[in-house]
Amino acid sequence: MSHLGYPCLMPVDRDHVLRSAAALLTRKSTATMDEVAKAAGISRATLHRHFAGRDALVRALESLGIAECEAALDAARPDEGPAADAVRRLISAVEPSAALLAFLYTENQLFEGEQQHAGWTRIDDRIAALFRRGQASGEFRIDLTPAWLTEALYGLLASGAWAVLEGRVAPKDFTFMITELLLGGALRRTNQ
Amino acid sequence: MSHLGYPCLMPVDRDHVLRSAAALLTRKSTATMDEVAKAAGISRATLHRHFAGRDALVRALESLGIAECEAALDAARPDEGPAADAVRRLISAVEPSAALLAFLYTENQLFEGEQQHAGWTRIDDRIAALFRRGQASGEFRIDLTPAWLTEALYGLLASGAWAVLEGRVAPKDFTFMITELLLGGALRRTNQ
DNA sequence: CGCTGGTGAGACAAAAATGTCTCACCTGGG
DNA sequence: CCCAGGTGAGACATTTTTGTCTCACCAGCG
Repeated sequence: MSHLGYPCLMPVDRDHVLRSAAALLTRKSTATMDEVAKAAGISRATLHRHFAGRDALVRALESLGIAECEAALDAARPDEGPAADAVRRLISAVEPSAALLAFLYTENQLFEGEQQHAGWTRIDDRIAALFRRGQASGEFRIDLTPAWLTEALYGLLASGAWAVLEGRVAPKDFTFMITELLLGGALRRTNQ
Repeated sequence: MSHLGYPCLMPVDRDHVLRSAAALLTRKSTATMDEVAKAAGISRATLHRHFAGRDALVRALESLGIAECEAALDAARPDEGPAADAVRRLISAVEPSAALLAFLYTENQLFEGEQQHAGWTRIDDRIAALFRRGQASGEFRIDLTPAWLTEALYGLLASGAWAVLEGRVAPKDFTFMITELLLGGALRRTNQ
């Protein structure tokens, strides 16, 4: 699918493998390396050439997730303009990574090694800071803590990713559904 | 912990085992039967006496989750009074099962056997019907589909359960946080 | 006091997953 | 045309997990 100047026979697209793995592991977290390989359309041997083992694969997924979250945060310019708009930009920017984040968010097993923990806390802090800014500016209600709003954002991203994967929500509605629910809630607004 | 007229040496509390398993499997879905047993404070032999294998354990978890969801729905009286109040009752009623539901919701691997699928669709339908009723009565906005609101409810329940388990949210705030975010959203209301 | 029913600990074989290796193959580049 | 680099398929040993069994133990109950 992506032969961009590589020398010989299509050298496995690392990014594609990781995304396939995330999509599979999200709905079947006990999947075998063999199943992961098949899902990515490569052989187990090749999968093993790129990732020494399941741990290495998961850590690679985590690194990718952290990198994409950071990139999305950068792209969303969380310190500019109304906080609500920044949240919308963030959700929109993170949409392509939703399946990956859904897997990482639901696999707290990673917190055992205390390894990449630092990467996540930094992201948590940046998102929480955005919500805190919105509270300070009077945009967001103050009876929901920034920590909870951050957590809820993760949860809704995961729900949205699964809903799309299983066809319960149209892909084009992904950002809208999450944004509107997180910011506006289910109740009908009687003004504005 | 619970010796309620049983004959001999404390016969394993099935419910406690299932809840321990759910709590463990939620954060480490690849946990071994041995780890599950240790988490429940019993030996692997005893665990195996009660659940023939990992599959049987997971299916028991699923059955319990379905039963508790149905019970919570019954207790919440989803057809009575304002839909928003019914949603609040539902979230409150389902709180004790949150960790279990978090596990089941994130383990879509179950949908392979197409087994208990019927149980979940029934619950999905009942919850979606509640949201639909709220839309029909004008309480809820109509640009968020009942299916998505149902999905979001699951996601927020899972987020809430994890946030409590990891100490990021106080247990007593569980229902409030989920209810308020789902219904009201993060934006500050300018009226009411 | 002895019996009963359920448990923990551990041994054990079977099954499954993993990690490693070899070899044939294929394709782009020199 | 041949070569280099990367892949798929499959064999294989190792490790992990599972399923099964035995045996000692322990508490209530007759």
